[in-house]
Amino acid sequence: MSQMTYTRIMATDRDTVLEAAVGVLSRRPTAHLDEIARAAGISRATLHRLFPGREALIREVGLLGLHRFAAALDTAAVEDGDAEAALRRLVDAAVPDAALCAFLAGENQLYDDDGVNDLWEVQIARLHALFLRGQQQGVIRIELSAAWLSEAFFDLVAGIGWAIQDGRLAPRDAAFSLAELFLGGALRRADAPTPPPTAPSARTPETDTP
Amino acid sequence: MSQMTYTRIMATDRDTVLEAAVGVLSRRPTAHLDEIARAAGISRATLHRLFPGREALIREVGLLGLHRFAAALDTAAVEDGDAEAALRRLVDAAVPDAALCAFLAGENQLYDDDGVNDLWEVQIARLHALFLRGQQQGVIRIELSAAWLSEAFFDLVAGIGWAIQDGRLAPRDAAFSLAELFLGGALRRADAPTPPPTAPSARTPETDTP
DNA sequence: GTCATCTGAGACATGGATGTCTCAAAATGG
DNA sequence: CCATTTTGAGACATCCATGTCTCAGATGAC
Repeated sequence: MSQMTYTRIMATDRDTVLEAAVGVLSRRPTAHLDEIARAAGISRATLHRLFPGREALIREVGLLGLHRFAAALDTAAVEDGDAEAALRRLVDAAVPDAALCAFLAGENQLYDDDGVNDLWEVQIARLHALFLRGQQQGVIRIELSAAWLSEAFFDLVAGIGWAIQDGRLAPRDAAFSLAELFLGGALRRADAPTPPPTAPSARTPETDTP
Repeated sequence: MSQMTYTRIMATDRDTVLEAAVGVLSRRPTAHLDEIARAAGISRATLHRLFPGREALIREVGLLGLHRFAAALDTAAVEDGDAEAALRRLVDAAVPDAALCAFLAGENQLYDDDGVNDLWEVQIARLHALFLRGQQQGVIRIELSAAWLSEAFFDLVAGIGWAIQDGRLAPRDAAFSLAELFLGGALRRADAPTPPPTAPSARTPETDTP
């Protein structure tokens, strides 16, 4: 009966600890467990009671990050409506969890776990689909591959996370800075006419402005 | 007498090993020395003869990366002439060493070494100055801080490095993808008139398009 | 061919982080 | 107030990467 109560308490404890762990691990992926425990305000013994080992802890941090990013994609409803508007919603939804994304970016090939990797693939596929749709809608530039746009978007979100953590970027400016920079590069220019739909050469010499 | 010969031979060996080490470390910063040695085609014993320990190896990889990036800044002559042209030259010069930058991006706060950190600060300052100059020339958007642009540029170069290493991006497309995406977001739009030079608010509501 | 040098493979010691345990103190719940 | 549970501190044991050493074979100079 009280089982559920304990479970709930432990769940919140685990999340609190994971949040603290992210703060340390996103910067120093090799931080000792002592450090993580201290950052979480608990002892190393309790940390071991919550997570059976370092590997499990890292795994759960990764899962938390992926779930948060998935939730951001859900919140932004990235599969609905205009791609540009969806992207702007996604920026706002993802920036608060930028630190998690920073951790994922640094660690994402470090997982042997299928659960983590599969979840990762799903989210990246959703991003990819968003950019593809935007290209089909004529909103996103087609000279840049959707794969590269997905990757670059995630890299910039991670960069936002790092910059905020190190105090190089004000959290207030984060969403604006990300949206303006990335969308400026990814959106089709309004003044540029529709390029020939056939043979979209990867080398459009659009840069020459004599 | 033959001292110089040996020194020269060892120098090239060291660079070869460092190149191989980058390939491993940029992806898995915690890779064992065995792995690095195997990737370099030498034994762990020889690796220890070339570098007195892991710390020294990591340090030298970092220094190599910073020297390469500094050389790219030199090659691009980033302090000369039009900022946009300088940026385009920098993209071409930096992309071949993107893997090194990827390593630096993941590891750059991990150094206690003053020599490494100072060199890092210098290069970032040069990038920062380039963006500042571009903003004064009216070429680079002023709504985005030069600090953020510097950071984002480096993050994207690192992203290029990771993507190439994992085969997600063709090396041929790297410079184009980076230049188009980043410059698209960083350059002042040709059609946008000069914003009021006084009180450059960081919240230009340019995004609203009713 | 002979010599000096470099290299690779392995054994071995070491250090430090991790994992496990116990027990007293604190917190919680009735 | 008492019983139960959780927590923290510390003492270990263990594991593994690192660092060091030796020695036989390979490489290269002369």
